[in-house]
Amino acid sequence: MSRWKPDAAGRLVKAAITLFDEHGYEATTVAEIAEAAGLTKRTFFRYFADKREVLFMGSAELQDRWVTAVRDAPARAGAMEAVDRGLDAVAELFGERHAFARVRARVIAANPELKERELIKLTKLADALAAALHARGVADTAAELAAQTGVTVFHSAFARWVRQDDPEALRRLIDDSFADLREVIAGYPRLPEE
Amino acid sequence: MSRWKPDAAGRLVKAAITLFDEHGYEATTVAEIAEAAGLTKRTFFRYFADKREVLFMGSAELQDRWVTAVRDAPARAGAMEAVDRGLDAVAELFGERHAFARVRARVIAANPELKERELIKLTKLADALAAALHARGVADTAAELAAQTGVTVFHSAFARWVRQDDPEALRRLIDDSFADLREVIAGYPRLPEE
DNA sequence: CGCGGCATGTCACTTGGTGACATCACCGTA
DNA sequence: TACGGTGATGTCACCAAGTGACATGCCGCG
Repeated sequence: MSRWKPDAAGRLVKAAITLFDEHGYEATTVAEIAEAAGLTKRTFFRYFADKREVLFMGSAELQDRWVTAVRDAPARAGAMEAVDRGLDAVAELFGERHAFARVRARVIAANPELKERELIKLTKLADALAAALHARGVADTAAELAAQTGVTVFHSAFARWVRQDDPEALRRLIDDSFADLREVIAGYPRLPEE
Repeated sequence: MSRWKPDAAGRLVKAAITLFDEHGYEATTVAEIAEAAGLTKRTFFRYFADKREVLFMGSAELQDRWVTAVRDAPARAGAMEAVDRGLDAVAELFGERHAFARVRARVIAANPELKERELIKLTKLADALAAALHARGVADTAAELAAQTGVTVFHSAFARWVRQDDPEALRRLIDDSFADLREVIAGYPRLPEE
C-alpha cells in the first residue's frame, strides 16, 4: 500500500462538487474541500490554480477532441463544416456524463464567478478552434467568427441538454441550434428600408 | 466648499486605470488605488463590488443604448436587423472615447481575471438583447442566437477598432465583421457527404 | 543500507472583501 | 441660534483566497 490514497485530484473534485451542491459555492471553503478529501488547503492549490478551477478539469479534453476533429476534417470541408465535424466527437464525449454534467451545470449556474470561468474557457476553446481553422487555410476573421459561432451553438445546445433527461439528445439539440442560427442569419439583411 | 472632494467614483476609476497601466493590474492593490484617489480601501468597495468592477462602469450605458435601440427598431425589422440598429447607437457612443478605450483594452487584455469579467458583461448584454428581441416577438432560441451573434460581431470589430488609429472606424469595422460572418454561415452546410 | 525524489504537510504572510461602528460637515427646522 | 438627522467617509477587526519557504517521511534505486 502506497503512502497516500490514490487520485488526490479526483477526490478533491468529488468533494468539491458535493459540497458546492450541498451548501453552495461561496459557503464552501477550500479548507473544507481539502479536509473532505483527506488533504490540506495547500495541497488543493497544488492541483488547482484557484477554487473555481476544480470544476473545470474536463474542459481540456473537450477542447482537445474538438480541435483534433477540426484538424482532421476532410480538406474540402469549409470552415463551418469542419467545426461541425468536431461537434460529433464532442457530443459523443458527453453522452455518458449526463448526470455529472447536470450537477455541475447547476452549481455553475448558481454562481457568477463560476459563470465567468466557464465563459473564459469557452473563449479559449474558440481561440483554439480558430487557430485550427487558420491552419486549414481559413482567413483570420472568418476563422475567428466560425469558431465563435460553433462554440455559441454548442453552448446553447448544451444548456438545453442539461435541462432535459435524455443523455443521447445532445447531437440533435446541436443540430436544432444550428438550424435556428442559420435561419436568423439568413433573414438578414432584408431590404434596408430608408 | 463641501466636505468632500467631488466625484469620488470618477477619481477612483482614473487612479485605477493609471496605476493598472503603469504597474499592472495584479501589482496594484486596492489600498493604493484608494490612496491615489484620496480615499480609503473601504470606500473603494462602497463604489465597486470588487477590484475588477472599477474598469466596467461604462458597460451599463452600452447595454442601455443597445437595448433601447433594439426595442425602438421598426416593427417589421427582423431579429438580426433590430440588433444591427443598436450597433449604430453603440458605434456612436464610442466615437469620442477611442483613447480611453485603448488603454482600458490594453489593461484588460493583459489580465485573465479582467477578461473573464469582460466576457460576463458581454453575456449579460447578450441576455438583455435577447430579452428585448423576445419582447418583439422573436422566438426564444432565435432571440438568444441573434443576440449572441450581434455581440460576437461587435466584440470582434471592437477588438480591431482599438488596434487601429481611426476613432470613426468602428461602424465600418462592424459591417466588415457582419459580412465575414454571413459568408461563413452561408457556406454551410455544403452537401453533407457521407 | 543509504540516499534522493516527490507528494504532502506546516506556517507565516499578503490581499481582496465585509460587517459594525465612529465621525462630522451639511441641512432643515423649531 | 441651537439642535438633531442624514449621508459620505474613516477605523478596526475579521475571514477566506492564494503563495512562498521550508519540513517530513515513504518509496524506489544504486
